[in-house]
Amino acid sequence: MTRKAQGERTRKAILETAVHIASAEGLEGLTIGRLALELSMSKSGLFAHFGSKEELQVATVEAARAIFIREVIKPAFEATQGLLRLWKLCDIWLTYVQSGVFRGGCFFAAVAAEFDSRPGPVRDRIAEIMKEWLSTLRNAIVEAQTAGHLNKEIDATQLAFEFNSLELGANWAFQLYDDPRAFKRAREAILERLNRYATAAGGPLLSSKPRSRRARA
Amino acid sequence: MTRKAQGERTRKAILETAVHIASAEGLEGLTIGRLALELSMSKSGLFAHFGSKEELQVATVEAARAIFIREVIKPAFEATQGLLRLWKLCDIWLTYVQSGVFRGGCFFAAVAAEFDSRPGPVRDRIAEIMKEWLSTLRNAIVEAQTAGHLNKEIDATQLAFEFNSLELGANWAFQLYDDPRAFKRAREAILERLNRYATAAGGPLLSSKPRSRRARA
DNA sequence: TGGTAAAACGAACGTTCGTGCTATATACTC
DNA sequence: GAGTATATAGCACGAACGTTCGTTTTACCA
Repeated sequence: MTRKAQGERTRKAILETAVHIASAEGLEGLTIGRLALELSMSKSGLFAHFGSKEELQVATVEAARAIFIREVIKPAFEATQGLLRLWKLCDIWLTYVQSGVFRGGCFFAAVAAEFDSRPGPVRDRIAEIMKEWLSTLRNAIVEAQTAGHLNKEIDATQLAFEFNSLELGANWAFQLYDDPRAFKRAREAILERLNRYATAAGGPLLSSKPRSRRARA
Repeated sequence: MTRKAQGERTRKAILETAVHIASAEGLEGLTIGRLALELSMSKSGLFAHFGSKEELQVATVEAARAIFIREVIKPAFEATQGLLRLWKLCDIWLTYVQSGVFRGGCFFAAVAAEFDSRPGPVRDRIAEIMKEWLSTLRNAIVEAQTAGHLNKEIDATQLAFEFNSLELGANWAFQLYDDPRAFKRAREAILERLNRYATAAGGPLLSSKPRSRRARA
C-alpha cells in the first residue's frame, strides 16, 4: 500500500473509534488523549490528522452520517417507494439503535443535545444533518401519499415530527432504563398512525411485514 | 440573619445559577471555576459547600427537580383530577420549556442525554426523577379513565410514553432550530389523541381551553 | 541505493480542571 | 468581651486538556 493510502486508512480507523466514543461520552468527552490511548498511538500523531479538536469533531460527525446512511437510509431505500419505504425508515432506525452497535445509542440524538446551546460549525453541521433526516422522513410520507397509499389530507411535516419524536423517545427510554419495550411502544404508535391514515391500497402493504430483514451494505 | 442561614442562602444562590448553566452546558461543562466566577466568589469558598463535584451535580439535579415541581407539577395539580389535569401537565410543560427560562431548554432532557452512558449516583438520580415524571403522567391518564373522561381500553403506559416522546421531540426541535412551531405540533398531536380517546363526558373538558394561564407559585 | 515526503512519535508548552490545606473574617454563645 | 463555630478566601497541588515543535521511522521513486 502507498504511503498516502496509509494515512487515510489511519484516519478512517480513528474516526471509526471516535464515533463510538462520542456516542457515549459526547463530542467534548471525546478527548484526544483517550482516543490515542484506545488506538495505541501517540496524541501528536493522531492530532496531525485533523489540526484542531473542532476539525476532529466535525470529521466525527461526518463519519457518523456516513454510517447512518449505510445502515439505515440505504436498506430502507431498497423497498419500493411509498408506504413500505416509510415504514422501513422508521423500523430499521429503531432496529439499528436497539442493536446496540453504539454504546450511547443514537449518535445524533446524543450530540444534538450536547451541542444545541453551543454555537459553531459543529452544531451547525449536526443541525443540517438532522434536518436532512427529517426531510427524508417527510419526503417518504409525501411519496406514500402520491402513490395513493396514504390519506392525502394529512400534514406530512406534522407526521414526520411525530415519528421522529417517537424514535427519539424510544432511544431516550432505552438508554436510560435499558428497556427494549420502548421500541415496541414506538413501533406500535407509528403503526397505529400509518394504519389509520392508510388507504385501501396502502393498508395491505403493512400487514405483510417481512420477518427476516437483510441489512446488506 | 444567623451565620448558618447565610450559608444556606449562598448555597441556594449557587444552585440557582448552577441549574441555568447546566441546562445549557451540561453537568460536566458546569465547572466550579466558571460557577465561582459567575457568582463573584472564590472557587474554594464555593467548593466548601459541597465537598466534591459529584455532590454539586447531585445537588444541582435536586434543585432542578424542585423548580420543575414548582413550575409545572403544582400548577397542573390545581386543575381538577381527570382529563383536564392530564392536558395541563402536558400543556404547562410545553409552555414552560418554550418560555426559555433555561437557556438549554428542558434541564432533564439535556442531562439525561449527557449521563445516560455514565454510571453513578448522578445518572441514577436523573433516571429516578424522569421515572417520577413518567409515573405522574401515567397516573393522570389512569385518573382520567377512572373519572370516566377517557376510554378505559387504552394502555396508560403506552400513552404516557407517546406524550413524553412528543414533549422531548418539541424540546429537541426548539433547541436545534429555534422554531416555536414544534410546540404547536406537539400540542396538536397530544390533543388529537386526547380527543380521540375522550368519552362523551370527557370531550367537553378540552374544548373549553382556558385562554389565560396563571402559573402562580 | 540515496533522496524525499508522508506519517508517527516523544516531550513540552500554557491552561484549566477538581481538590486539598491554611488562614481570616463574621456572627452567635456564655 | 472572650471563645467558638461557620463561611469565605488564598494558595498550591497533580492531572488532564488541546496544541506545538523537532525528530525519527516508514515506504516510495530516482
